[in-house]
Amino acid sequence: MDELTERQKLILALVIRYYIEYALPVGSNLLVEQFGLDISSATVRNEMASLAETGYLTQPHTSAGRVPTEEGYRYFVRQLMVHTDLPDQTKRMITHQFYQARHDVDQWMRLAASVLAHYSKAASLVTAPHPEEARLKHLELISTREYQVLMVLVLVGGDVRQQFLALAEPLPQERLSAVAERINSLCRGLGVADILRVEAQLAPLEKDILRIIYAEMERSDSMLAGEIYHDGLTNVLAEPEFAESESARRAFRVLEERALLHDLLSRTVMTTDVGGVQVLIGGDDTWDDLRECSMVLARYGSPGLATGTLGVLGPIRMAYARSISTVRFVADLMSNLVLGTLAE
Amino acid sequence: MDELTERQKLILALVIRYYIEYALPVGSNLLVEQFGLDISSATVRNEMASLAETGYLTQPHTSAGRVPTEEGYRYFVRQLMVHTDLPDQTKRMITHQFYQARHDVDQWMRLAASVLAHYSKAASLVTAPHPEEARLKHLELISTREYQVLMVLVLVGGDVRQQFLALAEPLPQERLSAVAERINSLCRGLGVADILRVEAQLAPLEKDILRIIYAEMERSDSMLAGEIYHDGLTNVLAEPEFAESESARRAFRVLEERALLHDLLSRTVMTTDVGGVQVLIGGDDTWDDLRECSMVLARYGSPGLATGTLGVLGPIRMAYARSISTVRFVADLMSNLVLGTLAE
DNA sequence: TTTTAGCACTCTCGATGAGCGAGTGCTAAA
DNA sequence: TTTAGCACTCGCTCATCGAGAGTGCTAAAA
Repeated sequence: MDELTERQKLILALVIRYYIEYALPVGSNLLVEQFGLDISSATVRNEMASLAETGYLTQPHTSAGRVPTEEGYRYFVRQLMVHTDLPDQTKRMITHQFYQARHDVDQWMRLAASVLAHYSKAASLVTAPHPEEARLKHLELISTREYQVLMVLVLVGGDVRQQFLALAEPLPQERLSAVAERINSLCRGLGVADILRVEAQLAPLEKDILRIIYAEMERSDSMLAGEIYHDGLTNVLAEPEFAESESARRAFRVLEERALLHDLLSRTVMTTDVGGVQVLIGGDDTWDDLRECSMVLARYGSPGLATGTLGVLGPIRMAYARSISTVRFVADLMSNLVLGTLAE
Repeated sequence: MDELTERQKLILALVIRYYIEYALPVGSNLLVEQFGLDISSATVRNEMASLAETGYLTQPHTSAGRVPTEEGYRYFVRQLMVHTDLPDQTKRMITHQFYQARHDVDQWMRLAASVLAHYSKAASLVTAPHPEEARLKHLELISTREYQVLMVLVLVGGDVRQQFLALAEPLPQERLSAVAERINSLCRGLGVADILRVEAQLAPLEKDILRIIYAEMERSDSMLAGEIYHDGLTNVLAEPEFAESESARRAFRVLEERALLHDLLSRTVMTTDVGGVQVLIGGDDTWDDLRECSMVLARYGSPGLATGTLGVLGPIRMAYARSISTVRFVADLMSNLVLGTLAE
């Protein structure tokens, strides 16, 4: 598998480093001068030819420099990349911001999206933390109008779902509270698979409510999460590969197609452990819409309690080291937040 | 004010109609042939020269056709445009979709954004319905973990806010429920201005909670709304004026700058009656970031109960008639939904 | 007085082609 | 095995040029 010599690895790494920064094909002379190598450009040329043979480099046309292939990037990310970490100063700053927003889930999400976009200089996406299996924690029924009720469903893990119900006949708040209390006492902690078992013990009205709860929980279960927060779209537009709008459109379609995004986030990321960072380069032959993009994704949260997904999306020529360190740091931070043990 | 002859109005309208469709400067010959006018191109040229003098048309360069100026568009929208309406068939379809989503506010918003984007072929934005003054309807305190409580605040108008609270000492659910019940009975229906008056009657713990509620309500009051839903960004990228990413970036910056957007939506739209549609062309000299864009905005909802804002954003060369009819229709629909489901 | 035909003029756009230069692959020497 | 040298390739930039669309002006026609 690892048939590259040390020198080839060095050259591949330098080519990618340069290309990531400048988006220009890199030639042998340039490389030698730029990085002060003490081998000649002819040697570099030979090595490059060999790397091209292996499939890690390619040239846009005969007399241009070399450009990394997708395989080249994959090798780079797997083997060559220097794993950096955000500077402590930066970490402290981000942590502080999150600390100030610690009470409001909505604010976390927005902050996470903003931080990811800013430090990775790419587009970011974040889904709200979400229990893997919906389990009922608490039900509240609040009369709003004669024939209408606001149902607030609190799930284990902090997910809250609201819905308006229409009534066949007006019911007083006391009656509603009694119904809620009854369902609460019977169903607390039950998951979507078990909740219908208590149906037999309930009165007709209570049964109706239970069915609605069940439907809502199932919906909550089958979707990865509700809203997907994002930020930094303009970062992507700034990249030269998206200079003409057509390629930019293809990239953005991914972000607008909620279904696709959910599919993507669940399929890819659910296979990764919390804490691990997943890198998806050029769609990895599975996601056609992502052929011109790369993503760096991570799951955060606490398995069994609630997890979410966050990550960044940029061109294949993405600053992987920076993106990965940012994604990892923010994912860890969010995990701590979800656990409620955010340390200053 | 209205110093244009009928023929000039006709020509201006035709130029704009053609330009909106094809994004190409329109010349005198083209106009005569395209629309089968029974005047000669020379006459059209004279009229065009006159319209250029008045400031409604301009030419990109000496020997190109004419292009509408911002003033031209404004005149068109004010005086010339044929006010159309969506086809009944389309209306029924949209109404039906909303009807199916009638229970879930989150789904309305997404649907509204999607419908607006689809029919106006531009980018859309929608804010959630939001009461003008926050008033407490119901408070719920739910113990989630030993030292942590989920506070659910239901405001009049259907706004729901959640927040996690950290406790100094663990409290049982019964105790929390009692606190919530006490605050509910004292504060139900009170607005942000009055709610602190009951403070004297409360125990220390209850006072703390009340202060948090107050802060949350005030925050809710000062912001126009939380999340801004949007859709159809790729529609904007498809327009030729945004073919190079630089102008697209400028347009999208508006959508990413939440502060700017809130400012924009509140300042512009709050001056408009519910039911009225506001057209903002080229930033109207106030919004520099919008210089290359136009927006069609409307408020929806019921004043005094809850209102929100929705609209579309596109190039100045926007299909105003279609956008306006779509925005108006969706705004009306959403108003009915808010009234239907949220009225006291 | 208004409209129109005619015409010279202007200016963009697209195609063509030359020259430049960065970069390559190959060969032969170190 | 590495390197210097060299011929060659090919995209990029720039200038040129003709075509075509559109204009403004003038003078005749309505």
